[in-house]
Amino acid sequence: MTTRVRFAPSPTGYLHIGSARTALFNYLFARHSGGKFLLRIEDTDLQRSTEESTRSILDGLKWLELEHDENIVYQSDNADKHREVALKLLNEGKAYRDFTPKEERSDKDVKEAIVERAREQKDMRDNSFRDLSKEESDAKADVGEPFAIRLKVAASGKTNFEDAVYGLQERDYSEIEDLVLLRSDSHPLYNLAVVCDDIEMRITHVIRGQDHLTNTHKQVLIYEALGAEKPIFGHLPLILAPNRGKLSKRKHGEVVSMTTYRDHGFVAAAFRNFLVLLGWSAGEEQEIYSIDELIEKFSLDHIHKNNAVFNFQENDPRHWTDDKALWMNAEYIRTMFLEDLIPLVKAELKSAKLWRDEYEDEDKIHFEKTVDLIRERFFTLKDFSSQGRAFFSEDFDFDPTAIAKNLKKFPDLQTWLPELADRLETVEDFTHDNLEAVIKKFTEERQTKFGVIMNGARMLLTGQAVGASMLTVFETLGREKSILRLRSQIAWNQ
RNA sequence: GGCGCAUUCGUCUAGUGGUUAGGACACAAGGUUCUCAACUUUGGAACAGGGGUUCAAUUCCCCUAUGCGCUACCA
Repeated sequence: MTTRVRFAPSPTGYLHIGSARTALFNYLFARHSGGKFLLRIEDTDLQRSTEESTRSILDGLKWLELEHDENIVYQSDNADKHREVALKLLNEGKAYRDFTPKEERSDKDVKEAIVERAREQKDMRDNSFRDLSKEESDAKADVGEPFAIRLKVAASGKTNFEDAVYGLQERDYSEIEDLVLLRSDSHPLYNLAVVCDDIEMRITHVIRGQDHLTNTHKQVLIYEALGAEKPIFGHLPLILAPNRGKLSKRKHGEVVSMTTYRDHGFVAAAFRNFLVLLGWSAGEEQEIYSIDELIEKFSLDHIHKNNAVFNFQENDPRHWTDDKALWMNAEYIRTMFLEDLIPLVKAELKSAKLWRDEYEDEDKIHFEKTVDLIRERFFTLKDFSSQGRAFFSEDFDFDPTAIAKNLKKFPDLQTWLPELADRLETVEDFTHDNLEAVIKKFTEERQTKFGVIMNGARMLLTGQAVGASMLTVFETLGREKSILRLRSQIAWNQ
């Protein structure tokens, strides 16, 4: 039997970092075992589900390159089938009509009600409609009395299942109430819908967040009532905020959204690599993995039981997201195959309106050389259009503090640098080694330090205090631009 | 409240009945350098606490603490 797994987000927001990891683990598991990775949108909560959210989730998955197999299943499309199943269980006597009037409660009240009711320690089977005869029940229904359908959970015994991560799980029936399958407005509820869809989709392994671990018992009960074979469950530890609390949009903002990383210049492969290490490890010291390696090495038995903290500091721009994610991204940018990086840089330059078609035509070699030079110290793809702007445009800014430190602190540079430009005009081969000799000689003549000249030049050529080796920058920018910029007075006038 | 799950450096983690408890990120110091990165060297930094079992426990068991999850006619 081929492995079939699914990622089943509910479209009530963007793709959350924890969901993204769940999707990734499902994807890796499917690919590892040569199975199918399916996608199901659980849009049965009408109030909260939005199309925009679905789109955003799909975008996130696409960005992470977690391509799903087969058609997307929208859970709401299956509502009729879910209702049929509930009715079937009712007919078989495995479920019953509950005519208790529905209580309207706000979200906040619900939480309180749960605690309150729990305190009462009431008998889970204490429902007067549970043992109503079929005739009485039918009669009430025929008159049009509204009812919910509840599963009839046995009074004694226990459910159990072997979780692929957490091991044997057992739960006493007495702790599980007769769960509602169908609301009184005939809307199927989550536990029923999930089980029906998983059966219909022939899901073999349910890999999902640990927040579903205890509810799994309810689902097991449904599988049993239906006489269906249950899948293998594997629950994943949660990803927590730095205070070990829940990581949420409301409290933590965009740092938990997948689109944020895409929009901040993350390389999808790098973020994926970071994500896979949250809750899983191959049991070795390697940490950088290609997607093929991940597919090969991934397995459920190296998943942790302990929750992981997504470590970031809200008010510190330097650590706005997890340091390791930032490091991983930089690592990818400077070490990935240049041919893989180029399209990403192209997209970034395009969105910054810095892209020129020559870059993949007559200027291709030069462009690639430039990217290869500046990627060395970049952290995100955004850096190519910000810090790296001077390499792609004449319209770039000068860092004011760097002007003071590297330029105006040495007033002589205002004459020296244009003089250097004159000198560079005469260099035969505009290459690193030649330039070095010429500039060293120039430095000696002016009785100044090499660094003073170079950092002054760095200001005029790149607008920045930091960057690649200046000799290489000269060579990369070329004679024409170098000379032009050395003579420019723009920075001096600021 | 009940039930469940978990607990190794600040964070992600490796690991074993006997280890100097390993790595990565972050941090600090030195080297390198035209700057900044990268690179490199070094450093600080952890087995939640208490009981058992055992010749020996971070590793197995129990208790406590702490954290998290679930406990809805939400998903």
